[in-house]
This record gives sequence, structure tokens and C-alpha cells, in this order.
Amino acid sequence: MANYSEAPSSETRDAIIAYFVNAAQAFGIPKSIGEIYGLFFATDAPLALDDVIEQLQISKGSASQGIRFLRSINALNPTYIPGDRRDHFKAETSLRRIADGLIKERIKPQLASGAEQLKAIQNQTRKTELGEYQDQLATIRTWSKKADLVLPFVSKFLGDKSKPTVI
Amino acid sequence: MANYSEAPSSETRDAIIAYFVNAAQAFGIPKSIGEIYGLFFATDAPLALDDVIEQLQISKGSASQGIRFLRSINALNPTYIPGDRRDHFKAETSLRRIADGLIKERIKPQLASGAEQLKAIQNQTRKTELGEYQDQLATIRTWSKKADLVLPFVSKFLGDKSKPTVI
DNA sequence: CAGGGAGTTCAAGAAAAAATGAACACGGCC
DNA sequence: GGCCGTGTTCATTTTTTCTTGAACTCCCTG
Repeated sequence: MANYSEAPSSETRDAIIAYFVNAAQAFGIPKSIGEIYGLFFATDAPLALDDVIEQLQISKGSASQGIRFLRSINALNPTYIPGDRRDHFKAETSLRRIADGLIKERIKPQLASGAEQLKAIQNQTRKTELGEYQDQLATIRTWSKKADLVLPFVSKFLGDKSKPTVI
Repeated sequence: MANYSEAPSSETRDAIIAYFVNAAQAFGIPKSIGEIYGLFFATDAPLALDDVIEQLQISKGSASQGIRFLRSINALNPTYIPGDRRDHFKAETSLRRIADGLIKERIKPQLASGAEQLKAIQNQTRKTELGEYQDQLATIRTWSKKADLVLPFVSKFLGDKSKPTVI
């Protein structure tokens, strides 16, 4: 286990950080970002860039980019601290809000680019290989639609209010 | 666009392959695996290892491992060809079956390892920092449960039979 | 408006992941 | 048994991705 020097270190805190490092990597998200979120998650008080650098012993660049990313998916919320010029944040703990952020910032754009790519193929293909790949293209279209439809559903499912769910 | 030499190459076919390369990378799956699935998907006839190597111009090792992976998630189905000793496959085109394969082979194990890690933290923590991180641990437990619950719904949602869905 | 704290950027180096290909099974078939 | 076709393994190389840190931009403050 990493030995994050300085500051209120603890076995449990570091284990929580390790937990998020794993989770992040399962999502294809860099280790450093998992560490950063884990640190915020494990810490009650709002933290600033400096705290992250100090407690995780990572570079300013990594910390800055990591915080930016986490903010972009709403995994960190700005917290104003009077008399301190630095930006402070606290971890967002609503799974749904984070999932929504991820969906909006990463998954949706990916789906959109896929859809574009598909449209380009279709335009290009109609002119040349008529009928040749129609089945395959139809299958992909079906998939795209389903992917689009499932997202709001996942979001709702992860929502805080546990409502009865019927499919 | 790659110029996959040999065999029935075509603009559209290669565009479909490119589509799957992108999709794969969005999932953190290696490019070569996206290519392989794309090739199978775009090809009606069953293909064997050799065909993959020849048409995609990739190494035997990559092709072998890629096919193994795709089989493990049920993205390729074995197809028997009389009089040919080589193993042939066709692409699975049911999104649900592939998703189920991915869930069972990759996501579930990941969740399980997370759950183990969490349990270890809890055991370790009870003895030492009583109450210190109880809120955080409770939050993680909630998340884990939701993640477990959402998977079967996603699977059902991607199912072929379009049934009315109510949340 | 000079100085300095806070945060960003990005080229270069370090680390991790994927691809390669040669060596190694395994199993028919002659 | 020896050979050949098929597929797997895994150490090495290549490619990609992540991290670092120094230079830079913005503002705020005196």
C-alpha cells in the first residue's frame, strides 16, 4: 500500500483510496484520478490543489488535470472557503450525479461520434456496394438506438429515491 | 483507413471494422480485438484464425488471443465446417448476448473484487478507527448494491424482445 | 504596476499495455 | 513413430498512455 506521507494519513484512508484506484482502472481511468477522488471521498474537509499534491505526493500537473477531469464529470463540487484564494472541493457522493456526469461528458460524445461514423458509412455505401452490407448496417443502427435508450434508464436506476421498478 | 490487403476487401467493410475499433477503444478493449470482431461482423461466411491473420495483417499471437477473448464473452460462435480441421466462427449479433458475456466475464468479477476489498477494509477498520470512516464505507456499500442491481436490468433492456418499459 | 500565489499547459521522460513472432504443445494421419 | 496442420504461450519489442516539472498565464494585493 502506498505510503502517502504528510497530513492525517491512516490505514483506512489509504485503503479507501486504493479502492477507488481499482475502480477507476476498471473504467479505464488513470490511477492518479482514482487516487484524487479517493482522497476527496475519504476526507470530510474541503481540499485544494496543494493538499492533493502534498497528501498524494503527485505532481502539480497530474493533480491539476485530475481535478479538472473530476470536476467535468461532477465528481467534485466547488466549496467556497472565506479568506482563502485557492479553489476548494468536496467529493460528490451521489452515484447518480457522477454517473450522469460521466454519461454526458464521455459516453454521449462517444455514441455521437459513432453515429456520425455510421452515417458516413451509409452515405458512402449506398452509391457503391448496394445491398451488400445492408444487414450489418441495420444491426448497428439497432444497437445504437438501444445504447441511446438505456442511458437515461441507468441514470434513473442509480437515482437516490428507491422507487419500485418494473420492466 | 487501414488497407487490409488480400481477400474480399472493400471500402465499406473496412469502415465497419474501423467502427468497431473505435467502439472497442471506448470500452478500453484493444484495437486488435475491435478489428477482429469487426471483420467477423462484416463477413457472412465463417472465418478461421488464418483468415483473420491474412485479412487484417496481424500476428498469430494477437489473432489467437483476440479470438479467445471474443469467444469468452460470447461475441463469436463456433461454426463447424465439414472437412476443415480449423476452428471457424461467426460473429454473434445479439447485443444482449454480448453484453451478458461482458457482464459475466469482466464486470461481475470486477465488482466481486471490489466487494472483497471493501470487506477487508471494514474488518480492518472496526478494530482501529471506530466510527471514523463509517459514513464513507456506508456510501460505498450503497454504491456496490446499486451496481449489482443495475446489471440484470441493463441486460434485460438490451434484450431482443421489445417490451414496454416502465420505471 | 511589480511581485507573488494559484492554476494551466505541454514537451519530454517513465510506465503500462498491446503486438509480435519464435518456441512449444496437441492431435490426427500416413 | 515421425510429420504436418492448428492453435497457444510468453519473452521481447513496439506503441500508447500517464506523469512530471518547468514555463507560462491570470489575477489579486499591496
